[in-house]
Amino acid sequence: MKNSFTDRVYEIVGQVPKGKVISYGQIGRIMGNKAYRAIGQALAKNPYAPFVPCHRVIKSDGRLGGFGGKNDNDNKAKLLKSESVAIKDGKVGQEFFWELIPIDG
DNA sequence: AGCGTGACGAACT
DNA sequence: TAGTTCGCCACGC
Repeated sequence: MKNSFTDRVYEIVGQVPKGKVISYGQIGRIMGNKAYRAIGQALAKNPYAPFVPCHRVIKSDGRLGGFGGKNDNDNKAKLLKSESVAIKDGKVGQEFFWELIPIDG
């Protein structure tokens, strides 16, 4: 626990319910800033890999992003499907996007 | 302390 | 509509 910006990201992502996804923009919005890039950085480092379902974090376009799009393996995409997240044309429907994160605790 | 990078986003052409 | 460019913030060197 460092209470840093990155940790906040892990906190938020960890709050994402199963079967739903969230975009970097959403997270940034929740934190009150637009550090979309920093969020990606935080997850990229992701020291809490198993504690942070990074696969639930996708781009605003609805696409997975670089954590699965770069890899030929669509395991990540299938993983999302396994969580009831239907991916159409390689993109997640806006309906699966999480609304907001009540980090209130 | 400064420069460059990156799992992004929005705007422009 | 599709492709490209700039801007954004935090982290690493």
